[in-house]
Amino acid sequence: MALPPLDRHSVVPLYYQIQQRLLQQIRSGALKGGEPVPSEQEISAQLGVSRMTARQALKSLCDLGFTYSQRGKGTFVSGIKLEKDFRQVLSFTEEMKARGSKPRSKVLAFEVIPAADDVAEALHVRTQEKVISLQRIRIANALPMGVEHSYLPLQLCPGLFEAFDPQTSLYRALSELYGIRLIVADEVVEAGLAGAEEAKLLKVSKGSPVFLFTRTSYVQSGQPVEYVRSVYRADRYKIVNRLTRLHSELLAPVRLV
Amino acid sequence: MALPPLDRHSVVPLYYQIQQRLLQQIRSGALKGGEPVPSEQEISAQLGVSRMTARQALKSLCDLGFTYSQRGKGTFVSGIKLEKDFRQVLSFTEEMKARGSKPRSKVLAFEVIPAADDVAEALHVRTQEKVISLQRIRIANALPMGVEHSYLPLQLCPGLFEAFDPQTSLYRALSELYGIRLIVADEVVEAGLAGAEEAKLLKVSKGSPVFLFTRTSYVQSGQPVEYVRSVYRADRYKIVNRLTRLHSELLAPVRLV
DNA sequence: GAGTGGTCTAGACCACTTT
DNA sequence: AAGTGGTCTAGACCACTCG
Repeated sequence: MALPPLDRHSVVPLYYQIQQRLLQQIRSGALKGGEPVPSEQEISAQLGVSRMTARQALKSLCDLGFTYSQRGKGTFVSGIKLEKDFRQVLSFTEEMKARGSKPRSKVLAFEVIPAADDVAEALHVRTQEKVISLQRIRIANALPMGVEHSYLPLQLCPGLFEAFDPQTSLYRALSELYGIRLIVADEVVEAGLAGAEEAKLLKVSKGSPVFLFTRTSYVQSGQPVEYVRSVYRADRYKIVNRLTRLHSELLAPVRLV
Repeated sequence: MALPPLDRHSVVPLYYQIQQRLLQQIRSGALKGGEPVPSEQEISAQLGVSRMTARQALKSLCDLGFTYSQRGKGTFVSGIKLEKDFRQVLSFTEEMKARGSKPRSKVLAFEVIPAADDVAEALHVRTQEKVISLQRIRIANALPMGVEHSYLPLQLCPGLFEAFDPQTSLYRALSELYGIRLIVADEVVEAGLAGAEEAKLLKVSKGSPVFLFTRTSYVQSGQPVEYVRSVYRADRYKIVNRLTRLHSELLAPVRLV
């Protein structure tokens, strides 16, 4: 398992170069599920890095879920597929492109309004504080998928109301104009039946099954940036989740077993 | 921010002792969202550990989402709540207990059968290979919540059919009898309407909104262990998710910004 | 310039698994 | 006994932020 030499003058960290090489071998199928990846000692010796650096590369692969380690035995490629389209914190635009669909939006309303109680609570602002309100029909491949109603604190993105074209990706605008990157979101999903108004907008018959989403998205610091309530057609939209067992308390280094 | 001394003779790693102390301060509110946690140098000096050990403690807190680091500035407590009941890889029993409900099951069928095509594909076994089939009505606080149909490869848990009381927690049995720990699951969620048979079992009227789950659970190595199809009442069951932005490719050490 | 986190080294001892 | 990952040390240089 000879690895190509490292670029020691690159700004790219050594551990990251190593991680990428291993990742490529996993993705290409050269390393298959269940097979061992090179040990820390092997990497250290073959690439001429310290063992801690080799370890950091392997650790990062484990953290990403590509491999798993067993003390005394080695580090092995996980058989779990990772390149799938699980739901992440993605804008509708990103999500649809990832699924190979052509996203479009029809703007129903775009305005600055005072926050109602539920919006204020979700966004951690005072009631009546000004928020941007954006209602859009979400369309994929010319078919209506859902109706979204987003709220953002005006304070966090002053000028957005003037600068943003509501036909385009909100997430992109937040990133490019303000450096705001949403990295975590909490959502509640309910299943229900389309009401008269929703049915009309979504072009389904009243009483059709729909998903109801209530989502709040946060930046790294925990500051909420976007609160969204949406209704999606259940016949055109499925939820694909990857669930993990949380370490929570169990993050203790596992002795025994 | 004086920290109590470490137990250097404990089997518990130093970095973990440090992490737990900091975690306690975060949980207790002594360290609030946005506030800096002690720097690597401070921890190193005050507790008499090497900087790498202090760093490992802080890194683990970041990995768990309790803090975030900014180069040149420090490490700060994340304002994102973490103790919530997001969906994880949990058994119905665990999930309901976490929500404060009293779980119960009514077994509809428990048998060993040959795998149909979809089951075989999900569990990575050959078609017609023997699998354990378990159908249960899931009940919380004496109210029917959903109907589950689980399949497990008989090969992975020989004797389970004889040893397991299907009224109890399947996950607990897998863990205790075979050391099998499910740590990741992929699921597809759909929204639909209850059919005649489901309506009867769930005690709702036909056409009521329901969730349809299709889930496959895996152990660390990627070996699938359980394939479940289930129907849940949408009026009694909500989905609470935490979504994250996946590092995927972007796991590159962030320069610039 | 002082303080911070990010990377890296060259060792060390340990617990564990396998042969 | 040999090999593995897990922990730990005592340094080092760097890029970055802030006053």
